Amino acid sequence: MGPRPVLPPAVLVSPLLYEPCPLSVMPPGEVLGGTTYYPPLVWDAGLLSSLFPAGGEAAGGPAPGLDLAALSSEEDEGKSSGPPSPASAPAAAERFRCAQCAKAYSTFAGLSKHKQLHCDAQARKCFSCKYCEKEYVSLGALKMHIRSHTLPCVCKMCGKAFSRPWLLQGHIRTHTGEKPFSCTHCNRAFADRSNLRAHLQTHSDVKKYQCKTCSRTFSRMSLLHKHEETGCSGAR
DNA sequence: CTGGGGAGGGGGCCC
DNA sequence: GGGGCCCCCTCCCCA
Repeated sequence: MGPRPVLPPAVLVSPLLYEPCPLSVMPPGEVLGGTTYYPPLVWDAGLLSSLFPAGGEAAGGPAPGLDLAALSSEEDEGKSSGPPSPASAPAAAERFRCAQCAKAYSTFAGLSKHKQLHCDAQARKCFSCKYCEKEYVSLGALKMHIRSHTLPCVCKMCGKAFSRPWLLQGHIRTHTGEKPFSCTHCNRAFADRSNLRAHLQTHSDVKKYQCKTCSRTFSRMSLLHKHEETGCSGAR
């Protein structure tokens, strides 16, 4: 990004001076084409093999060579504190086994719910962006991300484009000079809530970000990082 | 060099 | 599912 344009601080403009965000901000054809999101593109052999490295057991069978005893003790959720006895673990209860963590269920529904809640986080990350390498667990998240490429919200004053309406709203304030967020300590006002929050740190004796070496605190993570990068002397 | 303000981006949550 | 909002973070610039 180039240098930001320097604008007069208190120019009052109508809210109608910027382009309202179109309801449908997704480019219909090219970007959201059927080949963009649909599983056939995403669920390729590479992904499947990465998700189910042992291969072939996705339908429920135990992975060959998998140490089930070692794995099952890990994600027990406290339901079996002791070693399983043959009587308490009938073969029927292990008919459906999670390919990710090897936890066994007596019904397919039980396995499905488990996978949905715990073990398919990676598997559900299956919506790929056409413009970059990012992947998302839901179409909604992907659509939101694609906005950062298409930038559908355009400022009518300067033509700058933003991914989301509220980002544009914040930008409009740089034209209007509106600063709705006030500091209760010094009455200084800010256009952005995050910047007010950062400012509030300056009123605090103990800042939020602390150096582990010298225990000095900083109002911002970036300041702490700078402090650490330039070499903490270890003394306050 | 440090601290702070301004501006903007991305993910997640809630309605 | 989509939009609004919040939170966290980063980068740039300046005193």
